[in-house]
Amino acid sequence: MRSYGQFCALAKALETIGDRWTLLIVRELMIRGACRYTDLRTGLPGIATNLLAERLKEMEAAGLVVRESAPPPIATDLFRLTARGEELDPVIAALGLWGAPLLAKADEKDAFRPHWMALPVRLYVRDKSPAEQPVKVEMRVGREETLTVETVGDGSVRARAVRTEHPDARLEGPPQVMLGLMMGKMDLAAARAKGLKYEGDPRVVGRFGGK
Amino acid sequence: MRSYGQFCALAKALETIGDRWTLLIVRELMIRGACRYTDLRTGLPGIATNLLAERLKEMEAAGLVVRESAPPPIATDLFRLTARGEELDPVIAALGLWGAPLLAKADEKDAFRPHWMALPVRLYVRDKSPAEQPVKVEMRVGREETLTVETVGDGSVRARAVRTEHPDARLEGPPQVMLGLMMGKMDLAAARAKGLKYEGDPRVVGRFGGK
DNA sequence: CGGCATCCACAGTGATACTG
DNA sequence: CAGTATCACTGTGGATGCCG
Repeated sequence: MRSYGQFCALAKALETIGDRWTLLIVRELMIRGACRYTDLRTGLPGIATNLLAERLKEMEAAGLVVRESAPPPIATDLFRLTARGEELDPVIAALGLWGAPLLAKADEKDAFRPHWMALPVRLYVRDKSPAEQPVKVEMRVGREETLTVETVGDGSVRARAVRTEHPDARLEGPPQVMLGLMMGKMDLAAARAKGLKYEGDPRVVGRFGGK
Repeated sequence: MRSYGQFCALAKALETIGDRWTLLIVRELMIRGACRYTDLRTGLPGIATNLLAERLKEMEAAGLVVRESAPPPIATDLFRLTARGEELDPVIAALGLWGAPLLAKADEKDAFRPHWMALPVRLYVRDKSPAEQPVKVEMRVGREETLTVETVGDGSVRARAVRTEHPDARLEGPPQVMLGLMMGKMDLAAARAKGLKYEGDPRVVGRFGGK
């Protein structure tokens, strides 16, 4: 983007990540980890393909993203955030918190991708017993996508759109119900009444709560 | 700005504040408080006047800014952040922290306004004795502009481009020297050697330190 | 199919001029 | 002082084409 020509950290940051779509691409890479071009496209409904290609080049030049050839089984390149790109996490968090109230007026026709739930999970769900053994919960949303929520040890949680080998619990159901359960706004019985399927020790989900 | 059409808090936030110049206008209003149109223009070198007018209307419509007729002595309208606008503070802070390293590669010709120093002061300066009586320090930068730094009581500080009646100390000198002194990277003698003028009890500035 | 490049219509931006 | 008007220019989104 065109420079603001100002000696100001905020202005410099905006020159780097203020372009349309750029932070949403960062969101995708944070939630999904290394991604193929096509994965990014499906996670970013509405983006024009030429713009995605252009942004990825700009972000690579800015040191936010690296492009790497994937290991043998995969025939294509992957895009991944650099450490500098990962450092945008607090920016995304602050914007997500500020933007949450705006969802109330969202358009009916807005697109939704289940893995986007990773954002509210990280922002609003807390691990109430960080000292205990770490646990992993698999949330199944839609038919294919799974979200793995894991305790980190400092009371916060990490949510990513990946599969897990042996989760300590498995949830399936409407996104709002799963989020309500994890935030402790709903107990297991209430969640089941609203369509939740639960596998695993009930105490696992009881470990989580709202912030 | 055109909608992303995504049911995602981050996308909604970016639709509201992602436009070029918008967050820089918020920066100005945070640092300077209520502003006249012309004050905004001088604080935003490079902005086209039609864009400033357009952004202010959009921001008013979005509930970030209110326009109010000023009290008697002033003949013109003032623009001020709403509570919702003030809530962007963590967003600005996160972006400022992330963008700080980019200043190293700044262009020689970049514009600078002394009051922009309020951002690094708030991000990097800490009050080491929050339990004691609050203090106010006036920093004089350039010939006209003054920055008032005050302790808030929770260990953080507040910096605004306003004058104070009876500051507990008064600094004047090159911005980097004043910042270095406040962050404790430099003692008073060293700062004086680099062009700092200091009035007031030396213990006042000793109360501050880096984060 | 994945990963773009090209083309076009249009919306956003910036410099300047002008006005109450 | 506080904008509005104009106009050239640039960025964006949609469609489509190309190539391994």
